[in-house]
Amino acid sequence: MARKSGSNGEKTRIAVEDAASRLIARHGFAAVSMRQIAREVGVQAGALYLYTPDKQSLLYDLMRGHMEDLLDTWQTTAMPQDRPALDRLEQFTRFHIHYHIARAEKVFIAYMELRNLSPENFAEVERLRRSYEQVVQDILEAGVAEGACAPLDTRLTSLALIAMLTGVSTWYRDGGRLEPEAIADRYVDMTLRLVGARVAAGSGT
Amino acid sequence: MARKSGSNGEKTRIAVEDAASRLIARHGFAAVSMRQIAREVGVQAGALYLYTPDKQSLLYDLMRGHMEDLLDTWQTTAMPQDRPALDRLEQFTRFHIHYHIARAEKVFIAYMELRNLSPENFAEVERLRRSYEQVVQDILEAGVAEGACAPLDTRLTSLALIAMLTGVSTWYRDGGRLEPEAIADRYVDMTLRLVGARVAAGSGT
DNA sequence: TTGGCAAACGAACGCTCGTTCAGTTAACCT
DNA sequence: AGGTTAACTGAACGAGCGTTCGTTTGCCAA
Repeated sequence: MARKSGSNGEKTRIAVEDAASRLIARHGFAAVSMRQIAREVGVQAGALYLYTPDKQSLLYDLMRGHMEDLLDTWQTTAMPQDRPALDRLEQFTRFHIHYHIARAEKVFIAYMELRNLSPENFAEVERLRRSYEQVVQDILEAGVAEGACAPLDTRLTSLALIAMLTGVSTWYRDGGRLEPEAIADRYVDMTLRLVGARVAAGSGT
Repeated sequence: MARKSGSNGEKTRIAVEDAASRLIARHGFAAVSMRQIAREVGVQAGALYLYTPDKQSLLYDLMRGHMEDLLDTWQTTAMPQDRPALDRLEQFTRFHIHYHIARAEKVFIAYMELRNLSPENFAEVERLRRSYEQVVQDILEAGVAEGACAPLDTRLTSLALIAMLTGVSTWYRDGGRLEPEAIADRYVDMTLRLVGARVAAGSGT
């Protein structure tokens, strides 16, 4: 056997990315072998090298792709910057929660596997991560300037906020107690309170 | 060479634990080999098996030890349960931040390496983790009952709170912009606002 | 001074790892 | 129909893996 019947490069490329994503999310990058990924795709290990120059690039492409997706999606979704900061913050919160629930695997990898990137690759992913953090910080600075929220250490608060929101990906499971929409509602309440916004909300137990 | 001059079992045991902790925190459990750990200790790989039955146990002992330490330290520190919930919450926040700053390595491992535990070992560590989460949930339930904070989804809020607080271990570095005490102050403010406590605080930029 | 034990060596075991490559087959193009 | 290329195999490479074990050395008690 050599080439498979009905084989198609693009299909395999996607299958490789999916398998890698799934396995790395489950077991961790270092614990997953190229042979495991190949088996999941239904192919020999050597064939993977038609789609990636090496294992490291597989991880890097996954993480960079995720971060770029995240930033792009936000930038085409976000309301104009002249809108009230608290509205923007609420929109960001809903966006972040929904995005992180929908792509839990990639998000998980992006947070767990930074250590396994080569220094150059780490630098680039880190750059993207910082610009995502900057999105939140900008909103918070606007909020403080408007007097819509408490006087904040905007850098620290943005980090705390993102950590809080991203935490959802560590415990969310499909079919759990709460639907994504209900989860987002509760996180919006917490977010607005966290930044000291005047709001009468509260989703009881 | 065989036995080293001045060698002592207890010293080596601690050196092994330290080296493992440092290397695993930096590179991840699966990416660290027994030979690397041995080199760091200044010993041959085989000698490690005088101190651990296998690599998996090395990780498990590290994580279980950390979680037990964390729970024990809290339980001997915590104020009585009949004190006001918001006071208890503030104390918990300060405790958590300081503990996580002081033992960043172990904390990091405890969050990152759950996947690399065998199923039985995972179950035990998970049990300890849940009982730590329960500490927060109990405080929040008391707070709601007292009317000291907003009506909360106490389970979700406790998870969000812990995620927010634990996030400090991903960015804190010695000699950074803020001293641990200042960081704790700011997290206390955020925590109290997050749960909807009536408080006039706010540490500005 | 010698026997026994604790601590560590160093070589080896069988595997698996990431990666390469010559060969083979299916699909596509003319 | 025939030639080219894209897709993949299967075997091999050297290196490193976790772990075991017989041996060696330092230390202490008798």
